[in-house]
Amino acid sequence: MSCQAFTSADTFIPLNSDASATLPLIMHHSAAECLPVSNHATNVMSTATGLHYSVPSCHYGNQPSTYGVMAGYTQTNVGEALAAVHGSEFSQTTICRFENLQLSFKNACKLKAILSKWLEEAEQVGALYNEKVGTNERKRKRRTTISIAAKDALERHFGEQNKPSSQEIMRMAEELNLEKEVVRVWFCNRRQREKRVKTSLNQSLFSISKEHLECR
Amino acid sequence: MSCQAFTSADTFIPLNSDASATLPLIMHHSAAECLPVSNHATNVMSTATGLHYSVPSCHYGNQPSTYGVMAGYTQTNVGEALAAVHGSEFSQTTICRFENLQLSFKNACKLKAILSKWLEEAEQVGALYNEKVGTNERKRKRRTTISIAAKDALERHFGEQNKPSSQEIMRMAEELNLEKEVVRVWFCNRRQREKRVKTSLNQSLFSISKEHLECR
DNA sequence: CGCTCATGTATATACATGAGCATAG
DNA sequence: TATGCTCATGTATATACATGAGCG
Repeated sequence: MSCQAFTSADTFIPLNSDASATLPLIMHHSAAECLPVSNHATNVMSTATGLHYSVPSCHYGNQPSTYGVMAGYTQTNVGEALAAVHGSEFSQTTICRFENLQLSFKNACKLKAILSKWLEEAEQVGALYNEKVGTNERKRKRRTTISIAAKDALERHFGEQNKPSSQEIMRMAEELNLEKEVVRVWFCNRRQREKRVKTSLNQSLFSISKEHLECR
Repeated sequence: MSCQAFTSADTFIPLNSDASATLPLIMHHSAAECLPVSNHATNVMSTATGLHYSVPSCHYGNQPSTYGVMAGYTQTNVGEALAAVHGSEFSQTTICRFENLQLSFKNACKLKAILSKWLEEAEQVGALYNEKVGTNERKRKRRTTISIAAKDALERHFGEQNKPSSQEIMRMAEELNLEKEVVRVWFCNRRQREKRVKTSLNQSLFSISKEHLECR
């Protein structure tokens, strides 16, 4: 698990060949589930036993990234939390780039190190995080990432039938390995978009002049 | 300047046929320039004389919107400012949708009314805004929107020459009616992206498991 | 229970900035 | 010294998934 793993890339120079040069992408763990819940959950993370990173094959590329995220944290959360081990925060954008490997190798290694450190100090960080976000936060469903392939399939189905029955939804959900609810909502959103386009204002418009404000 | 202007759209029902049903998209005014500057600029907006709305022809559609915005305010700014006349804020996303007409007709009318009201009460709002944002804000360049056509052209040029000389940049800038600096930066960003892709990690990756965190 | 509609949060993309370095002048 | 590059990373905007109120 060193930089060797990257041999097929041809132009970068591995800088440090220790473990921290490996570039994990997805963190599957369930810190998420327990994090934003209660006060006495403060140090759940110290009873740690289940974090690992993994990377889907063929991760990087032009496809919009479809991959998981630090489960249960939003990219924004992570960026903010990193201040604890780094001194200042990172933007959502930076975390997004990290997850999708849209960074130079060197840069990714640097961020990876910071992230690892953060995860190692999970107890405190977890605590801090809880303090901030904790307590009475209602739980929002994790945002599902629908793969391109699944989207294509949904789109095809939509073409034939834009208002599928509950059964049909169920079938698709199974077929595509998605939650039924996710499929249902996808169709709702899709219809909403459709309507916008048809209803629309799609024509060339006009202009009105109204009042005048002058700033000097 | 009433809903009649929308006649070619076929499915919606104009709700109110007064002026507020017109759907302005771009606000050209220079409140922006003076807004975030100094304390004594507090009521510049009351010397108002130059606000108007205008809409580029063929605005709506699938093309990523390329059109101006409330000049000088960010969409986020506007959304927040709207609280003053509406009671609560709107998200950046909502303002974005409004500008790009990605809303139902009815919804757009509603928002338009709120926006108009806000603009009419510009004095106070301006003051409030200044109070919050004002004073020592460094001025950031307004984000340029590069049209699809211009992007295509740039992309073509990039194919032939990814590091154009100052002269070449100048020429393109004129040709495309963009600031030279914008073109220069476009090339910098484009090269940066190129590099990321070539350097990359583009390969299939691996996974490591690391520590374990258990949350229950 | 599921729809529509307004609108939100989370994520992704596009343009911008600044530090640090190189090189022509 | 002025100009422009690269690199890390930011802010602004756009897109995708989610929510909740109101209705049948």
